[in-house]
Amino acid sequence: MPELPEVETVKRTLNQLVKGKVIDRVTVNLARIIQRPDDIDQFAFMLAGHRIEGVERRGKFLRILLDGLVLVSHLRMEGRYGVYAGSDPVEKHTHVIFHFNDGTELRYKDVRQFGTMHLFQPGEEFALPPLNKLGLEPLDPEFTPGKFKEALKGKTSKIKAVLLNQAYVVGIGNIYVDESLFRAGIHPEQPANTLTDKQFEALHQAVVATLAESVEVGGSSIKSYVNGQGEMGMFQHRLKIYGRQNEPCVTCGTPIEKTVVGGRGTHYCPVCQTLN
DNA sequence: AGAAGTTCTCGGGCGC
DNA sequence: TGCGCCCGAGAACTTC
Repeated sequence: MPELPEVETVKRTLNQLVKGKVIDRVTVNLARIIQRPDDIDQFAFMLAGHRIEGVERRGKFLRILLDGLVLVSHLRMEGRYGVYAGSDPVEKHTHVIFHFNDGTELRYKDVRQFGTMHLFQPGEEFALPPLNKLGLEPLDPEFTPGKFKEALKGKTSKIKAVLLNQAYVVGIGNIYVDESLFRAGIHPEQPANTLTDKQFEALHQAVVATLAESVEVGGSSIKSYVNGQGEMGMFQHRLKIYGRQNEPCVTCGTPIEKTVVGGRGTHYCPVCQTLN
């Protein structure tokens, strides 16, 4: 489900909804979600009594900052958070519940059960998995065309696979990689090390603009994504290539093709995006 | 039936 | 040979 714009939107809504709340206790209904510590009872014990001070984002990860703890959460394909009254019926696929001392609850739901949570002491999370090998933040002001090119230097893999690799640049997933490559006029299978300086600049611009525009409208809701308040994003209406196979390209009218690149469904215009 | 917005691991192959 | 890198396949799971 969520790529950078969706996770950023969840971060913003959670900051509105749960900042300042104090965790009374935690219920874990599905142990595999909790990756650290090993013991789910220990996980719940450690969180009890702690206050949420804010929520931040690193790539596609949320960092829920508490007094004396940091909870790192990844939504993977279909994870979602919501705030409920304690009396609200617990919906199917609710795997973790943070019960607050004001009677409300933050609930984590995840149909496919792929999401993860890791609990750390503040400061140690960046030196350990899963945050220790992440690449550049594309919406950071320091993300320049030069830094972008440097991060991808020498990569012989297909540009689509390289952009999806979170070790180089974070936050780009299957929707935004197809959108960015289309905007930049680059074929998804072009080897990264064959991009010209001009192409690097166009791709840098396309990545930044696509992600920023999506953040502005709350991300893309294709199937299941909603923010922390159950609201859908709007960027799905602005997608030019993702999910538009067989429709005419907005630029040249040629039918958009769908293939598989790097094991992922891939949409591109065979005329506007050429291999060089 | 096969694919879905993610990521990890595995085994095989290549080049230096 | 050994190492690093790359690739594809398969895995995790449920839903439509």
